[in-house]
Amino acid sequence: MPRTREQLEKIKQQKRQQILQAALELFARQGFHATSVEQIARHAGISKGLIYNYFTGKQELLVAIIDSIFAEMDRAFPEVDPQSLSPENLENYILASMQAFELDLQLLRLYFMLYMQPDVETIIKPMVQQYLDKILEFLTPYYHIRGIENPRPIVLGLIAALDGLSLHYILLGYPEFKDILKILIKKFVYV
Amino acid sequence: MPRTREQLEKIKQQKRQQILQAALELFARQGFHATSVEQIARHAGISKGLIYNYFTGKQELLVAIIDSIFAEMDRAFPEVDPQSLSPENLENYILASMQAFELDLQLLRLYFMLYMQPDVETIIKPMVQQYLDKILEFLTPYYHIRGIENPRPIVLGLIAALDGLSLHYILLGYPEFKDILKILIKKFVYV
Amino acid sequence: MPRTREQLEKIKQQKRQQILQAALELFARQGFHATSVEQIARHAGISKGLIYNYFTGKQELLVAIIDSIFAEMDRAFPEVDPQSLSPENLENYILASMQAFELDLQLLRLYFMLYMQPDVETIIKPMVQQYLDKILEFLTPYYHIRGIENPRPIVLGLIAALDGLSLHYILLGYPEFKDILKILIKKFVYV
Amino acid sequence: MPRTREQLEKIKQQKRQQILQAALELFARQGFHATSVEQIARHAGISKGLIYNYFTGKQELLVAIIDSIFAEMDRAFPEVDPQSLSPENLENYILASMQAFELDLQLLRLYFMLYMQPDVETIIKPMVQQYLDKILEFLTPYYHIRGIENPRPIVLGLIAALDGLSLHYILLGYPEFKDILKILIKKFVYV
DNA sequence: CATGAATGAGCATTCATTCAT
DNA sequence: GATGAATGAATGCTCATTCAT
Repeated sequence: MPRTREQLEKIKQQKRQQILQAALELFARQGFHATSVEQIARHAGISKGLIYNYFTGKQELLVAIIDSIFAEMDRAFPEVDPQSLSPENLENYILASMQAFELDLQLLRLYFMLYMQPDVETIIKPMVQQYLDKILEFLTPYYHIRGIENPRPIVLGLIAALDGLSLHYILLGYPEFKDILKILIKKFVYV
Repeated sequence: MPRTREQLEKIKQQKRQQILQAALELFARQGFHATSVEQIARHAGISKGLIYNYFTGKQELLVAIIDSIFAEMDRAFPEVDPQSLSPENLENYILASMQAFELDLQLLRLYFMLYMQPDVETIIKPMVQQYLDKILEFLTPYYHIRGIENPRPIVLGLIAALDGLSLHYILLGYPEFKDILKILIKKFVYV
Repeated sequence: MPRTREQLEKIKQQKRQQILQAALELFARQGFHATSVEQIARHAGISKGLIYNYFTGKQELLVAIIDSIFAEMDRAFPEVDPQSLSPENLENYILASMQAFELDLQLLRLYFMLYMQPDVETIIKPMVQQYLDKILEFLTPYYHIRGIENPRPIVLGLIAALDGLSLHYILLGYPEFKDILKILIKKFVYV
Repeated sequence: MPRTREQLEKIKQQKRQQILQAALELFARQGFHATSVEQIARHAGISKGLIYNYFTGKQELLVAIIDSIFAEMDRAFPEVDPQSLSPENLENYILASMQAFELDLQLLRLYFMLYMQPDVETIIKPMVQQYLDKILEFLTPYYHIRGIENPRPIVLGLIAALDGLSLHYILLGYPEFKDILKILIKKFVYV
């Protein structure tokens, strides 16, 4: 007697996640090219061939991970009305999103790794651009209301600083992370 | 007439540079793994085998490039006495070093690429750390003199912001680069 | 109410035919190696695993098809007494058997395909030989009666010509099929 | 000191032939799909990788063989003026070309094999068509001069008969080959 | 009976590296 | 020094077959 549709669907989703998690870990630790499908399978505790029941190939595995990274980023986005964003709101949002990454270091690491991988550029570039636009749209009113005529470079500067901080954090893991973050917030939020 | 020892040495150095330049360009454009030794040889206008007369392998080629990146960075370092560094000096230094990268986009691109490549981490991490320390040592007095007790996070924040800006510039190539840089300078230099 | 043994047997036979038909179509269209069991299952509207309830494997599927091809050939054989075979009888038999193939192009195609497949040679060779012998036995009297002492090469020549015609028809699909057939009949039947 | 261009060219041509010969033998014996690149390499006495220095892949190996088959066929073509073709000329040409194949059974075998391989059809079909046209153009005058108004189906019938004969010869290897050929010649040449 | 998730051997292809010339 | 033919290990991927449900 074959399994019911729901049982199958559940198994499929679980296994999909299992594979994605294994791939994420290895990609983050060793890089995309240096990770073989065989390794991913072993790390996920399944056979090589099974991966191809769930993904069309190694490439798609990567795309699925990138998707989940941006889905994660979207989830972290605040649900406040941009017009009524207070400095405290903004500070909290920044702290929260940076902390989210601090918890999910692997994801962050992979994010930056993919950032620089030329083959992935065409996939990731538009997604980054889109996310950037979203943040710009959200933060522009904040500075506008506070009398700044052209807030665009300020917002971009803030995001650049936060990204740079994350980057250093991943590579060097320095302990002053929080202090630096506070300074960036003081300089960019409380204008 | 056989060439003198110096001539031979010079020719050897030139060929070395020729290979390194070819490798740099391809690594920056396609990534390390996606670039084959064959391609490097063709791009350098020599045979595949000859590369192994100058370097022990593809890996060493990469290490040599990393070395040259940091040598380049060191060359860009200002020769001013840190104690007497004026805001204008600092601004100029920042502008100059960022401009240097703007000119050598490839190098910058590769720098960040390597930053994230796990296989290279052990090589590049101490070099980055060392360079960071050098900048810290150089800039700490600047803020100290201006009455800031703990300048470390500020300096680290500045470097992070500049690195983040570069990163975005490479990936997204946005036109506001100069404006953002000005804002960062205003916020971090003229305290 | 449980089905009777016969009903069950009938269903089983139907499913068998369903699988064979699907395999035949795909083998003829794509070749044996280029057709996957998965494809056959999908094309037959059943699951992959079920095929193994009816056949021991892909190979046996092929053998079963070959069997059915020759069974088909036998069915097409005329039921006339060889001794009293008239030229008109022979002409009609040739026309009928060629037309049968014209209708079942797939079968013919597969037949020739298998003809040339080295892995199947040992299976198909004796069957072809046996069929050839049957035709020889049937046609030899025809020529004998008409005063030809050694009819064997004539019969073999006729069969060769008909097989060659079929082969060209499959590959090139030329429109003169009927005309050529008429000429062959004129040359070989009305001696 | 590197080898001269001529030395290299000679080595290359020899090795190319060596690989092609090995591939031809195995394809003819086992079929295209059932032959692995590894096997070809072993059979040619070289490493697997080297094959890819000479051919872009297994597919191209096949195409190169098909090309050589048709080159061979072209070489066998008589250099007589079609208008002055005598029955003896034609008989000799037929005998010669069939004998050529008798000597190169492998080639013939592969030819028919490819004939039926659906994946190769698009490659081989136009080549067969072209060769057929060439023969048609050559033989049409022969029958025309002898008072036959529409020689096309006769020529096609002859070629079909010869192809069919070859086909049977390969598969069954019967000893009456020569006798059958004589009968075909009697029926088609001496009209 | 029937399903489809799971396996693992097998395959074409790539590529860093070696070495005879 | 310089060349490029040659090697062989590694890799992504396919697919016939098995088996728990």
